[in-house]
Amino acid sequence: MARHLITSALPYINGIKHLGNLVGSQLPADLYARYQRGRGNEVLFLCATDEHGTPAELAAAKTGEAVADYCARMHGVQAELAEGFRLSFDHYGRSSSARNHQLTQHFAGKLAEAGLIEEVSERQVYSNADGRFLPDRYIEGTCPNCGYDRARGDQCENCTKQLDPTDLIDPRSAISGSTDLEVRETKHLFLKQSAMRGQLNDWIDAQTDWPILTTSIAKKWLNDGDGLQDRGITRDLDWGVPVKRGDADWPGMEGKVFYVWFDAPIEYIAAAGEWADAKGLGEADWQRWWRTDEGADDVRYTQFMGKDNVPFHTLGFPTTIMGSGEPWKLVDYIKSFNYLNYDGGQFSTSQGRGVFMDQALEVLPADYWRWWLLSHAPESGDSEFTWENFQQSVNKDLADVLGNFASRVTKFCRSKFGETLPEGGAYGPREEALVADLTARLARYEQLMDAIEVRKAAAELRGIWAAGNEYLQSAAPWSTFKEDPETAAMQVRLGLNLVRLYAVLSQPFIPDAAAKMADAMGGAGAWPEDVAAALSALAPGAPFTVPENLFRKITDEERADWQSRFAGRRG
RNA sequence: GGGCCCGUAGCUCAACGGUCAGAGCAGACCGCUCAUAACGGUUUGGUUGCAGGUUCGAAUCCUGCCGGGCCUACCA
Repeated sequence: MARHLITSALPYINGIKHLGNLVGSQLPADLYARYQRGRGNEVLFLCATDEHGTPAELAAAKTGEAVADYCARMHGVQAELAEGFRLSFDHYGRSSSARNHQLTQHFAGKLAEAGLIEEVSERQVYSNADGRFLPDRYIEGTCPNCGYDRARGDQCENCTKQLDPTDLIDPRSAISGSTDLEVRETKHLFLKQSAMRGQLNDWIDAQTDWPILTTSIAKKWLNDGDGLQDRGITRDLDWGVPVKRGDADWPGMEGKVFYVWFDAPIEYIAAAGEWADAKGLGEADWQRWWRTDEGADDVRYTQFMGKDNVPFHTLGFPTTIMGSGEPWKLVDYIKSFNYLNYDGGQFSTSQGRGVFMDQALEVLPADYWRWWLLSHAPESGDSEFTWENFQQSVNKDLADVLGNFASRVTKFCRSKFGETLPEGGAYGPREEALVADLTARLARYEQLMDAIEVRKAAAELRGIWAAGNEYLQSAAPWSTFKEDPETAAMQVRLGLNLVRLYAVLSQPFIPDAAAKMADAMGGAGAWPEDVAAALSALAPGAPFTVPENLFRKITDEERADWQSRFAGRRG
């Protein structure tokens, strides 16, 4: 039995994520986790909220909560939405956990021992009124290049020129508007990624089957300009993991915390510890997933993320893992996604443009969203959500092709034979052909799911559903029944077994509908090893029920209504 | 400025050097009547962004141009 460690990029704690965020990491990760479990493999599927950093502090200040309280509350909100979308995490952790504090400090200590951490003094803008150092983007002023008066300290949004905060004319704090700013000297730790450049480069070069998106971004960072740059891993903030060298204090680093991009990936490991704690398991139980000296040798580790996260996962985190000199499990496959756009533009959190996770579930159940998002996952390029496309796909694929199939076959059987599988009849050439077709399709489906080709796998699954309709149409049990009820019984029995098979195969994409189909057929059973056997799993006499319609259709009125409701400014 | 990705039927996408460039949806026609007016079959539709080049052969490789998107290291 294979063992799969699967992680999704950590959603930032600040606010509710939109569908673009969902389809870029958590949803495909869940698809893969469900599939691997379905195949009978051992899976540990982890995710967590990423809770540190300036935006979290500011969001908490805005609501008047303490940062810790704000994060705890938002973690609850996000966990509930994850549940709503049926994301099957084995554990949904928090980067602010005690586990992560300890591990982050541990890694910093090991990296320091290995000579991979450097102390650097730098000059940063301090706001007296806010009582804090300001990240570049939180300083606003007039652009020296184009005169735009709301340029940010990192870049002018108007003329796109890259800036240094000290370039700005009349700089002010974007938080308070205060102009009482000064440049202060402050000391920070830098991770010497540059020292690992050769090793990282060899490692990336060896990954010939990774998505181009993943390797091209990694190579760009490795080779651009002067090559991979060292990066600061600490910040002058209150909220975060205090800078320590293992258990020991770090002289000169008092009052500073590690920066999110350093501590967030380490939470992938810490989340396994949190999982063990929550399950009442011991250290060995999570270490067998993460320590190659404790049994993780045979683990296959797959990460899912949007393209914006690729540099941290191909360079930063591997530097932490490799540089520690300890036998931690390194990622085997990085699946990255492009962005999902919304109706001709981008999803926008600030403008409330597009559909957010909470709103999506208010409008329709999870399966509708899961199916559309996964069958249109932005794998080869950015893709686009439109309500017309959503309505068409959902109505056709889910309601007509799959839902109606389950409906027609169960209702026909009930009316002609009652609510048990009828007896009699034997397979003919048509049934043999169906078995052969489904055998080939199943093999393709498995191959695509193994390769995490999400859209193609969805198309193949749809083909498997459609094969049921094709069979029924050509077998026509409603006609057969008139002269040859035994043959009709065989055809209907096969049809009902198809519903059961669909429950098993569809579960990774649409878990709720799959559960309904399984319930109606008295249970789903295991992943099919052999199609012919799977199609006779339900024997004559087995009871079944006619399920409620699996999917309803989206009307034109609803589509129009939602289209205007989500055009901007959420409310 | 630099880099990367993309541009294929009305729409969403496949094909990544080799039989007439495919599929789903939409459209048209036919069939079926078990079913959520659902299903099945047939079919219309493309000088593969443009212009050159390499090759026996190019959507696929190269060059240039046009158009769209992303990244560029202190947003995570």
